[in-house]
Amino acid sequence: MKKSCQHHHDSAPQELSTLTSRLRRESRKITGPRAAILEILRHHPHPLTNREIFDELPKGECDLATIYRAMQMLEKLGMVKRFDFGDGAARYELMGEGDDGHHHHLICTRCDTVVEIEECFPAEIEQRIAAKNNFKAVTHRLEFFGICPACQK
Amino acid sequence: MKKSCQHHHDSAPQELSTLTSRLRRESRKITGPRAAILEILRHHPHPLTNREIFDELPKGECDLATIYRAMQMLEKLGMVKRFDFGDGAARYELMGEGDDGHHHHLICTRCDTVVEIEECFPAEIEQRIAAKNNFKAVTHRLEFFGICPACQK
DNA sequence: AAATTAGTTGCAAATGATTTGCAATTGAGG
DNA sequence: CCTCAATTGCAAATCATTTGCAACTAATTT
Ligand SMILES: [Mn+2]
Ligand SMILES: [Mn+2]
Ligand SMILES: [Zn+2]
Ligand SMILES: [Zn+2]
Repeated sequence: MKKSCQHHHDSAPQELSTLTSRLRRESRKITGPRAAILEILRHHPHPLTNREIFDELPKGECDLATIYRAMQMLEKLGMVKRFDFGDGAARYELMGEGDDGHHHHLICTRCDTVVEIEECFPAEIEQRIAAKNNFKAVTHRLEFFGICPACQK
Repeated sequence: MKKSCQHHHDSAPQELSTLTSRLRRESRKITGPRAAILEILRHHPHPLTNREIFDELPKGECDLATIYRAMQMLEKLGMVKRFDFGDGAARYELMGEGDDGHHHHLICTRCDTVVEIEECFPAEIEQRIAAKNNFKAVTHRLEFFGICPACQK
């Protein structure tokens, strides 16, 4: 049987020590900027752009380029998941160790409110699509858009 | 009963005259660049980036900025649908008159081959997501990624 | 057919996100 | 405390996309 989805946002944030030890394990240094970035990610339940992370940081704490490099590295190590909401900016969300981070969002097109979504595209249909076209290792990128309760008034 | 999906790629391309009359109807001029762009779109079954359109055009036929402006206009008029494959570039596909153009793609992550997909995210699940979160006018953006037959070898 | 004019275009410069070169700095093991 | 590979800040480079503007032209009006 398949283990049910375990999205990080359902549980308490990972310890910072858990994250840093993962970095050390990969012979990455624990630097001020990195610790600060991880702290911000730890406390945010939704994907953040590099600029949003930058703006959360005390000014002068870290260069924007450093954030870009850090997020690239964290993504490569599988510690963050990259999302794309269709505006020009990449967004990142921390993901748990075993978790592959695959999940989706519901975004308000008026105010940009983000809701984490449990549902996923049905695996049977995806398998049918893969088989029909002889594709292997098929996955998907999926986000929902609509008007949130507050913006309906 | 619901009318089955009628994606333009299932049928013959629209006549150029159909497209130009639509432009005229909206008091837009039929210019050389626009006719050339529409011709290219008409003959391509998959979404194209502005640069791809530009490269298809005989050199000097039209400025890249003109293509950007044309695609923006065509999107506003509902004549093309914009897609996002997650790389930094917008892609456009011609859509039929009544059609809202909503559909999805399966993209090879090795060679960028694109397959048009008939399947869509199940409406019942989407409605449940909308209701659960009190969102209105919920829609989605969905693309599949995998390894195409040719790239599996 | 010439005049009129709103809509278009090319070109260059501006934006915005992201990347990169490089010299100076520093974390972590020994 | 030493050593050195990893990291950082800063500035410049890339890339996609947008925009200001003066010159141009399709389509409508004389
Ligand atoms: Mn999320
Ligand atoms: Mn398509
Ligand atoms: Zn999914
Ligand atoms: Zn769909």
